[in-house]
Amino acid sequence: MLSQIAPDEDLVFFRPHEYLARENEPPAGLYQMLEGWACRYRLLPDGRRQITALYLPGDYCEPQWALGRGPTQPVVALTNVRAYRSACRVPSGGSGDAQQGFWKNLVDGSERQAGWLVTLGRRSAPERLAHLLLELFERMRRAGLAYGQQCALPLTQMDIADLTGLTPVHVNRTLQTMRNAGLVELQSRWLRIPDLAALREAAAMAPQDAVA
Amino acid sequence: MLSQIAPDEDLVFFRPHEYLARENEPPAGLYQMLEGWACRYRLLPDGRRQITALYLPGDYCEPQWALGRGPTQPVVALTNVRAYRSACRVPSGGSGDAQQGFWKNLVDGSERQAGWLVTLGRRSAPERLAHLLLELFERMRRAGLAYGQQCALPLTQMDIADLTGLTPVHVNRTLQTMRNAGLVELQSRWLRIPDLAALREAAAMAPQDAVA
DNA sequence: CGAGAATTTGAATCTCTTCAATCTGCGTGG
DNA sequence: CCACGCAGATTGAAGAGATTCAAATTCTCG
Repeated sequence: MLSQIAPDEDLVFFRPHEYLARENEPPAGLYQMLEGWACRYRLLPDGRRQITALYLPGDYCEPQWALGRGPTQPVVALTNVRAYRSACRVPSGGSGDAQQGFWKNLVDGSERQAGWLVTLGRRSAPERLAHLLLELFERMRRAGLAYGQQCALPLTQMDIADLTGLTPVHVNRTLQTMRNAGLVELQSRWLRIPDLAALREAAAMAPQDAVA
Repeated sequence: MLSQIAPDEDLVFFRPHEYLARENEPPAGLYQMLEGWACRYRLLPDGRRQITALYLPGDYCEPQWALGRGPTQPVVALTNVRAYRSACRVPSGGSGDAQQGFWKNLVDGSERQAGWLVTLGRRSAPERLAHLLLELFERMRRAGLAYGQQCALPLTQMDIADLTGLTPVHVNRTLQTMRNAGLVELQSRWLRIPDLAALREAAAMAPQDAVA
């Protein structure tokens, strides 16, 4: 039997519901998402779930693991995921681009999280959904995965509920209202935003809100 | 007239409502809070406010400014504040303790923020208040500013509302219920927690929830 | 085609908000 | 020393937004 040496970096795959990391276990590595979506979440004792981060293609998962602490919340794949795994430390050497991207990703994540505090604390259900869809579209666009005003959106309404702090039922009803108002088209994992400006208006964006 | 050279580091003071930093302006420096409380917040177009971070004695404000980007949300003093100002870069040299503390502070802030997403997204009003008070007590305790089960808590009910995503009126009523249940004593800027375990129970803590 | 997952619908209920008024503590000036 | 003013805290009543529970419908995929 050949003894395996775990390589310092490689390509890895996950299926939906597979864990990229579990809480309080040392992560297998730092992942850079190449394809697919994943999320980090926390469960309350009675089963309520809140998703606290979403990982889209291009994102690092999780930069802060490189800063000396392991995951405190589980990370699970939402779709099929293809990722590039590297050792759990700040990227060094190279052109410096990797390093740059690493820090940028870290700070971006923190800013995005701060933006979510505003959404969860102060926005109504329609505003939350508008804001979420805008953020996802913008992130997909930056990743080069948007086509015109459309992009993939492989979340169930239950996932959306756990992101926005609402119930699945209320997400469903609110989405219908927004559809009827012509604000969004969302069906079979595909999002189309007919009028960006209108949706931004509906999201109660602060002027300084960069969306993502 | 003597031309002044801004020193690389010094001691600074702020009065309540004074800004430590404004959005999109380069920060005057990196602050280490020595005394008093400050907060970061965002305003929605119609005036709704959400506080997104609280700075207590010992905290860095804001580590990520050293990572190359300025503040995207204003930071304002809630009380009289005494702080140590240093240049906006990652602490270098020295014993390495400063550096260690810097990274720890950065990661702590991010984890705490993730914890708040859960609170704002999934906890009820009493749970939010219980969780907030526990976090504040614990942070004050670690800063050496708790006395037995008590500590200072210089927030108005309106501040608490903007932290927890509730209305001041509802904060008031919920706090009364909790007082009557013997869960907390909170008056004239002073907090006492008669029974830590009971309050933790009321906060719907996840087992892995470190509180702060 | 069948089965499980995801979405949709309805009705009742509850939590939290809104608006308005009152009360309290406290520093200031007369 | 007390009246005034103001911010913060408290109370009440009515209403809106979101949840809950249960059932029905539609989708997706093997």
